[in-house]
Order: sequence, then structure tokens, then C-alpha cells
Amino acid sequence: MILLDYRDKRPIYEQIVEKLEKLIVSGGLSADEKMPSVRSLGMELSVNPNTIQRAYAQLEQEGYLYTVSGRGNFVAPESEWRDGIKQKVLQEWITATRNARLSGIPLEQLQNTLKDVYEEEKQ
Amino acid sequence: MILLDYRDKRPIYEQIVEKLEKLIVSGGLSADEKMPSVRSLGMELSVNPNTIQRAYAQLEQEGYLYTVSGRGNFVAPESEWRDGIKQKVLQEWITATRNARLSGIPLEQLQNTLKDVYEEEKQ
Amino acid sequence: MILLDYRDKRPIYEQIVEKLEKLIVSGGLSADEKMPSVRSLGMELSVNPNTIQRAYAQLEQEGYLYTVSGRGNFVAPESEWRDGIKQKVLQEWITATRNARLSGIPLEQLQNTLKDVYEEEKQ
Amino acid sequence: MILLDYRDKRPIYEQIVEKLEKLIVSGGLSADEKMPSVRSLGMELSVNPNTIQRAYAQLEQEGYLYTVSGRGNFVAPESEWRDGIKQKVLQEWITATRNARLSGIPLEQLQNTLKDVYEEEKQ
DNA sequence: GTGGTCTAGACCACG
DNA sequence: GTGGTCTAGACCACC
Repeated sequence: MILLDYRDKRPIYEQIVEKLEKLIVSGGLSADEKMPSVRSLGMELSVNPNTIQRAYAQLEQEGYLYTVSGRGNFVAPESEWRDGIKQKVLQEWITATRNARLSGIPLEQLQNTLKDVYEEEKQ
Repeated sequence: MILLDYRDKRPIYEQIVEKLEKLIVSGGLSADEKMPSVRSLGMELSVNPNTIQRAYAQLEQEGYLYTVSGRGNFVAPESEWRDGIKQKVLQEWITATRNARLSGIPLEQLQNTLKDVYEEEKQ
Repeated sequence: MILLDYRDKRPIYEQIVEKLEKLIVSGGLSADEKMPSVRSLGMELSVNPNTIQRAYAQLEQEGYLYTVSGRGNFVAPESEWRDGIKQKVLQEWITATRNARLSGIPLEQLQNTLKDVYEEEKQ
Repeated sequence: MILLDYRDKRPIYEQIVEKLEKLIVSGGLSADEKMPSVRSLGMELSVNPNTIQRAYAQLEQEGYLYTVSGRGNFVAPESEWRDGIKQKVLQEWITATRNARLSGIPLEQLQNTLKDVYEEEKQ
């Protein structure tokens, strides 16, 4: 389900957050679905439950999860995070595009690559 | 020349690296130009010379600078880093584009924004 | 009658206590009226009877209910809790007002808002 | 500087957050002032440094502090949190006022108390 | 010395 | 069993 990279400079909890964000945004996890418990996911990833908890806490703070104490963590409905994620992702894309322009990558190349990436969708 | 943001999460040396990268890529620093010494740049930015040294080391490792023992650090000719930077920037841009697709941002919106960003150039 | 919010941070029994408090204080439940049994209210709210029992216990402890062994729980006459609730609510209001003063909210704004809130009553 | 109440149901880190918020909002701590280190404040309050860190993290997330890794935590300028705190405090005050109305506290009493509280300021 | 992360282990409230 | 909090102790990056 999740593969950790211990050579990555980023902290473990942040890697987990990122993977779960993608899973939720891409629809791999549905609204109101129960997440694995902090203990079980900790076992599965060979990581301390506290670390999982930290990841879940951040996901809750960002609106991707909601917590029912004593019951578990659940995926929040899309309406809670849809707008926020789009804004954030678009901002990052614009920054990446500015960097590409500064590096002298021609507009045409990006236009073509853009189409290619959206073609991948059909796979 | 360089403005540091101490509230930025990233380490100081990384900020310096990024600023100098942009200066070099954008042509603000020419090939074979002598960089300021670690001591003088340290003074100018009110930063420990060790920090500057670390930034220079990373820039050298990435091919932007070359060191002449006892003489100082110099900007490497464009041929040294042109391909590397383009490949890296393009890869990041593709990742950002994939994220945008996963978040449900329509192709048309990106195509329009892409043109807008390249229009900014003229300013 | 009562709608529970499972995403609320507060424990379930505390939500039930709060709702019943408001019902009693606002006159929705009259003095000496019989409360539903812990079993039936538990069924109605899809909640463990133990949870209802805990809510009833707290309401009794605060003077809103009285228990007759083997008969059930009954709403206490207003005289039992009127003074306590007023004192508690007033104390919380004063604290909130002090916080508002510390945050620099001007006296006039609170005076106007105060009138507005008491105007809502007529709706 | 800070007194903890171990009988309080709320977690320790939350008590610390609340106290420091009040200190900052009331001007007891000035912008860009250095906060005590997590270790020293931990010693002072006889609390684990991790607990202090959690409090600082939340204060940073709320915009009251900014962190310079390896240097310490510093009070953020007022502009960062002024609007947020006013909105939050006002909302809580309105809720407290509604509760007061529901409990049958007369408008005149609140109006008088309101003036009294703002008179305390002069002390 | 500073903050940041992580672990192991413990206790508690909740349902 | 679940999440939430806390401790003690450890290691790391940064400056």
C-alpha cells in the first residue's frame, strides 16, 4: 500500500502524508471509508504508531480525514478538501512552469508534453 | 544581491544555493566570472562563512561552479550544467502536471495558464 | 429530537448532555416530565445505553434531573438549577468578554452586537 | 511565568498554548522576541521538551510564532494573527451571549457587566 | 545549543 | 480496540 524511502531526506510522517493525500485525491480511498488504525498501519510499515498518528493529525488538519476518538480515522468527503488542493496544486504547477521558462525550455515542448501527460490518463 | 528569509523553513545554505542557481541560469552571472570569496559574501549576508562554503560546495557538485585552489570559485560555462538543469526542471514540471491532472484540473486551464506564464517574460 | 455529530471532537455523552441541557433550560422539557429510558433513548440515537446512562448521571449531578429508583429519570424543577446555570453561563460570558477586550475589540462593537443577539430572540 | 493545572482535563500542551496566546495577544511578548527554548521551558515547567515543542508547533501553525531551525522560536509580528484572533474571539463571545440569553439573563445586566469589564482595563 | 524527528513504552478516555 | 497524551531518551541537521 505504501512504500517508505529511508534515504529520502524528508521525515517519514511527511512521506506517509503525501502518499495518503495522493490516494485520497485520486479516489483510491472513498469518502467515509475507515483508515487503518494507527497501530495496525504502524505495524505494517514497521514504524512507531506515534509517527502514524502525526501523519493522520496533519491529514486531519488539512481536511482529508476526520477523527472519531475511540472509533478510528475516516476519509473526509471530497467537498472538504477539493478547493484547497486545486489551488495548492495549481500554484505549484505555475512555479514549476516559471522555472521551466527560466531554464530556456521552449513553450512548444511544454505544450506537447502537457498533452502527453493528459493522454496517460487513458491507460 | 541576495535577500535571505530567516523565516523560511529551508536551511540558509539551501536558500543561497537557490538564489545563486537562478542568477547563473538567468545569465546574471557570466561564465568564468569570479564569485565573491566565502568570507566577503559571509560578511555581506551576515552569515557564517562555513554556510557560504557549504553553498559553494553544493553548487560545484551540481556543476554551476568550479574551484581553483587558492584562487577562488568561478562560474562554470553553460555547457557544464545546461543539460542537467533542463532535465531536472522538466522532470519537476511533469510531476507537477501529473498532480494537476490527478486533482481534476482540466487540460484547457493549464494550456491557458501556460501561455500566460510565457507571456510574463516580456515584462 | 437530538442529532449527534460523530465528527465533533467532544465525546458523545457530552453532546447529549449539552442538547438536553438546552432543551430543559429553554423549556422544551417540563418539570417532573419523565425522560426516555436509557435503553429507548440509546436505541433512538443508535448509541450504547451506557453512554446515555453517563449523560443522565452528569445531568443529575448538575441538578437538571432526578432519579427515582426503578421508575426512571425525571426533569428537576427549575428552582433546582436556575441559579447554578445562570452563574455558570454568566461567568463564561465574562471570560469571553475579557478575551474580546484583550484582543482589542472596541466596546461599541460589543454593545451593538449584544443588542443584535437579543433581537434574534423575536425570530 | 506559566502555571500548569494538572487537574484540568485539557492536555498540558493546550494549556501552554492558551497561556502563551494570551501573553502574545495582550502584548506581554513583543514581536520578534525570542521565546525560551523547548528544553529550557520544559525544565522550568517540569515538562518533557516534546510537550513544549508540540505547543510551539501549534502556535506556529496559528501564526503566533515563527521558527528558525537551530536558532529558536520567535514571536510573529501582530499583522500575522490580528485578524484571525479577533474573528475567533468575537465568535466565541457571540456564542456565550446567546447562551446567556437562553438562560434568561436580562439584556440590561449584560450591558452593565460589559461596561464594568471594559472599566477594569484602567487598573 | 537549537529545533526536528523518531522510538519504546506507558496511561487515559471513550464506546 | 481506538485515538490522544506524555515521558525518557536518542540521533540528526543547522549554525
